[in-house]
Amino acid sequence: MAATCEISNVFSNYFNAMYSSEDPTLAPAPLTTFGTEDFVLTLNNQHMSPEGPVGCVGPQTRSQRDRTEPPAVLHLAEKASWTGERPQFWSKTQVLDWISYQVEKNKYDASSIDFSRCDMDGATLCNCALEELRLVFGPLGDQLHAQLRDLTSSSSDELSWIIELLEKDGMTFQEGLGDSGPFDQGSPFAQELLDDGRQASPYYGSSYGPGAPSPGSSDFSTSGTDTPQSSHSSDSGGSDVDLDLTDSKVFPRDGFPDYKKGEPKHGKRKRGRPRKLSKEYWDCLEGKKSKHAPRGTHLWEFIRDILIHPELNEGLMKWENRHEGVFKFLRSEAVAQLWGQKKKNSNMTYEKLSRAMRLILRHLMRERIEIYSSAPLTLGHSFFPCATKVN
DNA sequence: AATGAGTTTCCTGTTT
DNA sequence: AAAACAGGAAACTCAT
Repeated sequence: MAATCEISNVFSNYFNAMYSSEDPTLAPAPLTTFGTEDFVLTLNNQHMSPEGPVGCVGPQTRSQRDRTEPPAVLHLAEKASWTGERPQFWSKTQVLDWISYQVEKNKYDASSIDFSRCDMDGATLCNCALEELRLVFGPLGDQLHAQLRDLTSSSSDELSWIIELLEKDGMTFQEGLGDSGPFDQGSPFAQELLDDGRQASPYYGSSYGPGAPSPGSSDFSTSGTDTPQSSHSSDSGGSDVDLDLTDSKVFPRDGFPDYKKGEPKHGKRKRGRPRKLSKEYWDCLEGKKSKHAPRGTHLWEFIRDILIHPELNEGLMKWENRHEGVFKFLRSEAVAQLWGQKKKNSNMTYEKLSRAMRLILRHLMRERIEIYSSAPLTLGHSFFPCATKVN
């Protein structure tokens, strides 16, 4: 599926542009572990087998983890690979990085880009006429052409341009309340940031910290065991930030009778396999509606956005080894709660989230291996967005 | 209406 | 023994 590869490239290069200034290196054997706190997910593909994770995937033990070097903290301010050189001297990888950056920056639909035609170095790119760029990139071609012209014409402006770029990024980020900035529509943060101008989650900004939820924010704890609230949001009027604490964390998972198997409530059954024990009963009492997340919010996007905005999610996840594609759940249940919040599913747990991630990874490994083998491997290529089908 | 994608949920077996 | 983890299977929503 070519589009898949393209999207993968986009994320790969966006990740690289955002975080890395070095050439990507091939990674060692893949390792996935979706477990409890401190467990590590490694999504590398060099040795991925079509059979899935069996034999090449396994948990990283605490002792193994303890031996790892403390990961460097990565920030948005780190320069993209292409920022240090003139476009004429860009490598193919740098060209891809730059294109991916522009795609992201302009919120352009990458699925419409034929990335197979992007296999060119900087010199070739600079020789592309506007029409050619339009042909390959559509409306984005104009933007690329203008940017290229600026980059190539001002020899002395390079540094200032980089600074400007970084400032822009920073500004966009800070102005995220008005313009989603680095967050795309599918970002787990977009709506929260837009929502009434308040911190949507205690995990963001300065207000959150381990065990330190904001006094003014919707107050759910990492463990979800304290401060029960009656914010039983409905899909019709509630915001994403509403977190239903009548979930299994507050009320024991098996503490309530479930609706009878196959017995629909209000015509439609809830998403997913019916719960064996009925929380639905309580949902009925509380006037809850069915929960479903709007299309366009995928788990991989959610995870990606957490990872690429470390300044926002500090304490939730972090890169363990970016080049090897290893990231770490620092507060797994909190991530799950946030995901559940996004999907309006107060029953989300890390167990379920990790199951979904395993499925994504498996799907990825089964169907994308041929893509990986023909593409330069970087973290992003092994990052799991590729499981998404694009028209 | 049928189908596929992407989950969500439950469950069981394995590993730590 | 218990917790953590992996993965099968069924069921769901949404988009096409």
